[in-house]
Amino acid sequence: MDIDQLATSQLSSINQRYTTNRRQLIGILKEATKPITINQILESNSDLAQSSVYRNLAVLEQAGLVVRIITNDDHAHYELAEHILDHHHHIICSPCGEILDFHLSEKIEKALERSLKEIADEFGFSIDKHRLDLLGTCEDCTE
Amino acid sequence: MDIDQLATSQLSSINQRYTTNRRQLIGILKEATKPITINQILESNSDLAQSSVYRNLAVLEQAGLVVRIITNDDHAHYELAEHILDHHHHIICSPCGEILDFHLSEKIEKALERSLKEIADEFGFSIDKHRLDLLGTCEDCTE
DNA sequence: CCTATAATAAGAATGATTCTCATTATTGCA
DNA sequence: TGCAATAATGAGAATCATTCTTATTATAGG
Repeated sequence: MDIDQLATSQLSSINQRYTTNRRQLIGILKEATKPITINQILESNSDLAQSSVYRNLAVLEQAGLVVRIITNDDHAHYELAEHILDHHHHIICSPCGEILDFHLSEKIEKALERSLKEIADEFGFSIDKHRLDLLGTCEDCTE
Repeated sequence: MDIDQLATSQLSSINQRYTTNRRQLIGILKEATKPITINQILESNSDLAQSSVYRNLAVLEQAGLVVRIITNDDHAHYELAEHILDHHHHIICSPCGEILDFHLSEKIEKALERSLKEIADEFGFSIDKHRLDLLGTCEDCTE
């Protein structure tokens, strides 16, 4: 399914429109091959007002189109939701804050999911999702 | 090894002292059976000055005695480092922000670590640690 | 082509965290 | 033990990402 159709449909299900601003945000996130910050979004398109970017990313997140990623870095990062990209995890460089996506082998991923399901049951939690981060230092920051 | 000895030694390795304030923080974190916020720390001991708590938790974190946990919640949570507790992960209730610890079976944990090691190598990252969070809703928040 | 409603954007407000600096405590040495 | 020299403390100010407010602009549907 086309991403714009998806966006229109998921937004309308929470009574929101797929406006030009929102379309631009989706476009920028699609271009980026990794999670990016609000500042990076503003730098890449000077038409967008900061307050609108914050508001619209929040709307897109509510619509389930975008995911906000929080790390120890000061700035939140955003990327497209997993049903648009695919299920993956993040490798984070602590010194520079950069975030990249990685995939676990299907075998490990499945085994992990089974374990997590059991654990959630033990705790009486209903699970929304899991996230796995690898924290370290990238090559550029090592030198 | 006794936790106070550990604290003294790890603090001194970064030229910091194990003061009364810091000892109290370690004590509070030891009492808590789960990660807690700065506000919870302040409520549990009104002697402590907010600015000192922030500063000292940062020092304890630098010394590797304490870990700061960031989620989508507004408030950071703190707990003792893994070499004091043990390696574990977090199950987070998105509505109320509560965080609890859980353990993966040794088998899955080892398999996961092997995978992550390979992935880090592919990306040219030197890995510090990994973290795995389970996000959902606790029983209390479901009703 | 109106009218009601939603979205936008500029800037103000919020609030967790960090910083400043004067005061207090501690350490190592004479 | 007493005295610097240095470190830690705490009160409040400053910072800064994010959220809120509100007047203006755009859009959808009759």
